[in-house]
Amino acid sequence: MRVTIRDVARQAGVSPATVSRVLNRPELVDEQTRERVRQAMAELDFHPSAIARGLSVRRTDTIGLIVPGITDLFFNELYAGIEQAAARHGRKVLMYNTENNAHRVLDAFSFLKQHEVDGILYTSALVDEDFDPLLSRIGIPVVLALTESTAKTPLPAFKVDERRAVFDAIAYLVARGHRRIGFLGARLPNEITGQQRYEGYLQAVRYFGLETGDTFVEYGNYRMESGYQAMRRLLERQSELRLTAVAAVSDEMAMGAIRCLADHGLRVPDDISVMGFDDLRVTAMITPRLTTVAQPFREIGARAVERLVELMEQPEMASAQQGVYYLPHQIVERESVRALL
Amino acid sequence: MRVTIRDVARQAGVSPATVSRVLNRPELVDEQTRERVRQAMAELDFHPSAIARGLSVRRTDTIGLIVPGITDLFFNELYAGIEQAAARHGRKVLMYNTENNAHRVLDAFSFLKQHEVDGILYTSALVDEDFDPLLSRIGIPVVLALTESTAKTPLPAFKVDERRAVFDAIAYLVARGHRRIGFLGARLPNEITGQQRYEGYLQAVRYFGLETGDTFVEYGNYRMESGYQAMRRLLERQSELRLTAVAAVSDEMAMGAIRCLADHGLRVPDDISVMGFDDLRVTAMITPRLTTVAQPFREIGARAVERLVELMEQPEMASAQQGVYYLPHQIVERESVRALL
DNA sequence: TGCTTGACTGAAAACGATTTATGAAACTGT
DNA sequence: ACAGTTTCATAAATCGTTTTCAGTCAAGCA
Repeated sequence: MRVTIRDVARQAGVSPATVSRVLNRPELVDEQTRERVRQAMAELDFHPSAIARGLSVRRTDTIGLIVPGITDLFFNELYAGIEQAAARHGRKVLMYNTENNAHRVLDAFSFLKQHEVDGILYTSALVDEDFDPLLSRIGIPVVLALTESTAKTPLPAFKVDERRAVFDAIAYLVARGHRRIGFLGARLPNEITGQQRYEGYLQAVRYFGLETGDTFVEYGNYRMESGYQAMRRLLERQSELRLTAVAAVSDEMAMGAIRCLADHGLRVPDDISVMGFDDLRVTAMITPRLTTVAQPFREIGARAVERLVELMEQPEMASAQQGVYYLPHQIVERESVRALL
Repeated sequence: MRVTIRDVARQAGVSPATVSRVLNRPELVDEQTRERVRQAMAELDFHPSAIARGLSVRRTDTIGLIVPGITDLFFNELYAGIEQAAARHGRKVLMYNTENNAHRVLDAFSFLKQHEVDGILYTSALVDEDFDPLLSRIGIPVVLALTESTAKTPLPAFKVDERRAVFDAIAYLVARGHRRIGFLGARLPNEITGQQRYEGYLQAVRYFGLETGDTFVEYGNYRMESGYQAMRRLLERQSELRLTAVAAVSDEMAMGAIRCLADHGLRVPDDISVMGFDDLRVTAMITPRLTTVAQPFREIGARAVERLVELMEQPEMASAQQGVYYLPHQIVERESVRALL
């Protein structure tokens, strides 16, 4: 059925080994023979089986990617960065989606091991208890993006400094006269980022001496709908809170918040300022354009795969340069924040 | 290095064949032995190599997915539908991104053949000349989603009736008193959808006798930025056009258009109505909420993989039920269209 | 007792590539 | 003409599974 290397060999009047060589080390075979083989390949429409090759060389040139979901709007940019960098290094990517389900993380690793990926890029939530034993037997490099390791074995990680990023966001608001600032946080099981962003908020509150308690924060799950709901809960206490601004942990939640505000007859930024997080492509188009702290998704993805490729090529380097590498975030000023006074 | 079926066999004191059997046909092996083998697998942290298995059974349970890009906002929903349906049928998906580059289509097929996917789900642009010879040798089922075949060999396709969908959109506007309706179209090389949507617009123009010429249409590439630019070009002629409404071929372009309108001091829908296409999740949140024609992305993806799985399991059925299957679109009324009069 | 049957298990041959020895020519320089 | 290199090509083992075929063993039956 399938055209194999033997078929090509027969057609070209050479041995399978020679065909294999024109595939992998063409310089080792005589030009005439090489051409004859190439011709045979074309005639037969031969496609070498990556599967057979993988079995033979015990390497698939594939990166396993574990993601928590694919319908979040930031996913596209992250994935684009990953895919391009992978392609640049001649690697494919095999994706596994845990759908924010902590116990699918085990499945994910198992799945990727079965498929013999050469390394794993992990962007999902962490499951502390299980993670350490998992990593000790994993046998292939693992690097993190958008998250960091709480496990004893630290892993290379690429992300922004979450605490500092939201601290900066709050500082930006404070610099514009805001002191009653709500926070739209996020809490997901086994997810660390939401916690860190909350800490950034707290640090800023303390640093600037804001009159702000836990009543100023409501939680969601990063998605628009949850931003809407969280904002609604904040608004129920607005007479007491007297918020002039609100900072969200994601652009999606910020957009939900803006929608909620509009539905309650409040204008952004005239009545309340809103600050996002991520800098999704869409946020430059909406009304009002969203002021937000930009995360370099593409670069995060790219750097993570580059590190991964290094480790795949030099496994002995595994212990060097572990730990978190912070990529710079950046506040992008648009229209959703008003300067008071 | 890697734990193989032989290692497990040795550990459990059985033959490799038996281990393979507990993996694939556990009912064929004695309960005691089965348990012993399972235990050995757990102790050794054994993960059967999908690659070796694939080589042996000549089937990878994988669907190859060809997409034109991943940064368009509709991608997420489509992919979610595909992935879930694939998982439901025990299939993985291997994605290849042509990045809207027509000559990468050949690469895509070659890549997927190398990886021995059992079927191909194609959502990219079509390259007429090359497509027919390609399909005749492909040897595995191919189904289309979001596009349709212009080739002589018709392929199963799942999509909305593009012409009818935009016809309905225009009809919706006409029913609300609009007669000077601009059209934000899309033209991409080898892409058929944009053409079909334009035809839908034309049909509506004729059907309703709208006073509308080619000056009422401007083209983009489905993305927000291009929608902005296309709208800007339309606006340059607004004194002559006197548009009261504009229909776009994508929500992204509609969003760009709204932004452009706002930047020119025009309000939506008060001054000009805007109609989108796709029903992206985000369009229910923005201001104004976008009135649009909804495409059932998830279902399109799901139906396409289900058809594909059928064909993979019954290759002889290949000739039955070819051609385009239209899934219903639906106008979702929100705020961006105003009724005149 | 001897024979049939059924339930389990094992040996070995694929699957389609790569790669290591090994060997045959063809080319050196004397 | 001959040994010593190079250059090019092949045979055969290997990667980790699946699966066919055959074989063992115990139970059931007459």
